[in-house]
Amino acid sequence: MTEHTVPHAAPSSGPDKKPGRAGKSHATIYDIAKVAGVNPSTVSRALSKPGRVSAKTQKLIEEAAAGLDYQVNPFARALPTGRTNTFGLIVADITNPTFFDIIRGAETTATGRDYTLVLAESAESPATELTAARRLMATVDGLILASPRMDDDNIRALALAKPVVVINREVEGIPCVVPDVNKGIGEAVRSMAANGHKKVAYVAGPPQSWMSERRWEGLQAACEWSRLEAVRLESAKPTVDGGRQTARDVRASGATAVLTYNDLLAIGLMQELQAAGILVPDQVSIVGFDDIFGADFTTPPLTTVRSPLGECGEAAATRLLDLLGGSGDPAGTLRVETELVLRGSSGRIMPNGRS
Amino acid sequence: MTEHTVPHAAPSSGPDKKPGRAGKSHATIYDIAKVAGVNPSTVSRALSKPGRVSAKTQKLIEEAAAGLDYQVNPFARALPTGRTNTFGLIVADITNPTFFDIIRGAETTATGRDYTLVLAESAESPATELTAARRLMATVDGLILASPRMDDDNIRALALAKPVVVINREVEGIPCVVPDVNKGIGEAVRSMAANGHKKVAYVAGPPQSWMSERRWEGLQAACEWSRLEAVRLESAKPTVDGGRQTARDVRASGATAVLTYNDLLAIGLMQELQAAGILVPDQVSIVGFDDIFGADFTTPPLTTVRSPLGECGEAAATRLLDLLGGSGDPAGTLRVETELVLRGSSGRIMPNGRS
DNA sequence: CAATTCATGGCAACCGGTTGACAAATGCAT
DNA sequence: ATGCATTTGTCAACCGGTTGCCATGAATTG
Repeated sequence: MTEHTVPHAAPSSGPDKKPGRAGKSHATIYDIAKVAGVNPSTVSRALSKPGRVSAKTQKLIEEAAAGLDYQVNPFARALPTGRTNTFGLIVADITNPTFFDIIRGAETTATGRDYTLVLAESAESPATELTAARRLMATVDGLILASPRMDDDNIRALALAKPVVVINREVEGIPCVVPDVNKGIGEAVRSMAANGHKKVAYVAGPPQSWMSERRWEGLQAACEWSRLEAVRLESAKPTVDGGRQTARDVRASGATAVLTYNDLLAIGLMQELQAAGILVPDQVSIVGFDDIFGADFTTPPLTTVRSPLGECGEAAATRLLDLLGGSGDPAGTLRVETELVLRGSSGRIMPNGRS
Repeated sequence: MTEHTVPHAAPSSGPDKKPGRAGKSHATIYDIAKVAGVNPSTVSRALSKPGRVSAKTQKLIEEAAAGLDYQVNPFARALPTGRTNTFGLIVADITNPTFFDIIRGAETTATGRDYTLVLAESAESPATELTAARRLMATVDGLILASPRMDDDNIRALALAKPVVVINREVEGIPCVVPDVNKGIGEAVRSMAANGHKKVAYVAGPPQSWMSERRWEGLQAACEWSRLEAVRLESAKPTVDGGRQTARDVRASGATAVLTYNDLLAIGLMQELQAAGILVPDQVSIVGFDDIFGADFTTPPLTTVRSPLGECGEAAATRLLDLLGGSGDPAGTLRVETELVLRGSSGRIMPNGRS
């Protein structure tokens, strides 16, 4: 066998223009096979099935591969196997900072385990979400749905094709990662009780939000335990604006402490109350939910029940990857702890205004 | 319909039916061909090359495809063609809210044009960034780099393989999308001058940030025009914490107005100054940069030079997709306008404190 | 009516790895 | 040296579309 150099290995020369496609002509396992003097299939085995070939051949092939700067073609690999080393993440709303941390957690875990993350958004619409999910399904090994808006049945249908992990919602038969709101809400309510509050309002989130209901239930339970009265108010949208609009209802309710479905609502509510001359926390205590980015930018900084969202993203990705690797529960819910983050927007009630 | 559990992750050695079958057996063009009574290649043409087959056959095939709920296999398509209908976006730091609008803009544009977005992060490291870029290159049609930290040369090298668009930096020979800071900074400085300020401090960003230098230059130019004095201060990190740490230098500088490299620095600086009893904006005016999410949560809400980041993401994606489609400039910079968003953190100077 | 386009569909060779089946080579005990 | 089990490498058939080339028949033209 002659020591023949590969015609392509001349990076120093001028514009290596090949007729036809864009100038990428990567080495293939066939090139390696030729250099190493073995069959392409042996190369394939050496590179993917450790132990299937002798140590000697293994080394030979690895050197040839390194010399040619070989990289597998992911599509060629995906075609027969169906595996892509990629998973999808669908979030309800990219604009919503709640998902920032989830995305970050998932992305970090993905790259750490040599996976690639593909991102899609549902714009809060069940239909768009389903479309996006279907589209992604074709190209990924698995899917994470963060706060999905589609039916349980649709989720289960998707899960028949490939592993699916759900964040922020519990779906029977599907692996889920859900913040356990009870601890955090319990701490919040005890703190309210200790500060002399008697009546707590809950500003709810979107009606289709599973989480919003859990939070309301958690508040009711905690209030019963602490012998406080709980009232429920609705919001139009779970945004800063939506929060502003609830200010009237909050005042009308007579509650002196408010727990909101999320931080955005809390921030909007606080802004509107302050604009109306109401002191926070002297006259009304406000507690948000999630501890999103920016929750401590406000004056006073927002007290909030922290959901470890980054951790949720990480945990969901880890679970998915375990599932793909063959280990891990095919169902069941993983609960992560929530905790109260005490800042300035909650405190002792001062009925007469400033102390 | 029976309640049948799906043997999801059971890769052990069960009664495996078909090898490689990932759980769902999708229809292929061969199935369609059989149903429609034509050759697979005709199906392929009917589905991708409009006009290549007769209207009659076209219809026949489309009906068969619809009946079988056919979806192309992206890998099978990508293998011979190299096209994936996917592009990559690499951001310097997923934690940084600056990038969220960019991500959102790119994602929206992508799905709107039937592309899929894959996301990666460089963690502010040039090396990680390069690795991520190389990895992505194999699976995408093109790449968007938002605030890249790697060399110009590396960027150009990547661009040889596939189209690359850069956001927030100008690289010779590469298509770029860059906010034009001059208009926004000009407005900010004129406003400062009108409010009686004489000396303006610039709190710079990371040394390797191309943008930070542009902003400093813009400030110098505007100050010269308005006959104000400009001084430059450094920051350790472009974060809220970094902003807090610059407070001492700001006070020592004697400047009454401050422009910061980004909003996070501005927010940190404001928090620290207020904690020291300094009134904003009565004693010091603060102007941030970017108008990130949460910039209006502060008290007073932050005045800032808005970079239309979502627009940048959109524009970059649009440019990339045009490039992939064959149209569009292969190089040249697209400038998007910045503007001053006047909120409460800047205003007339009151040397004696409160009016 | 013959000659020449032109539109249409079929054939088959790819793209680059993976993998079951099998043969050759090796090891080991007899 | 023979027989048998075990490695190790090869062959060839995929995976599912794409596309250059060719044959066919219809349409156009002289």
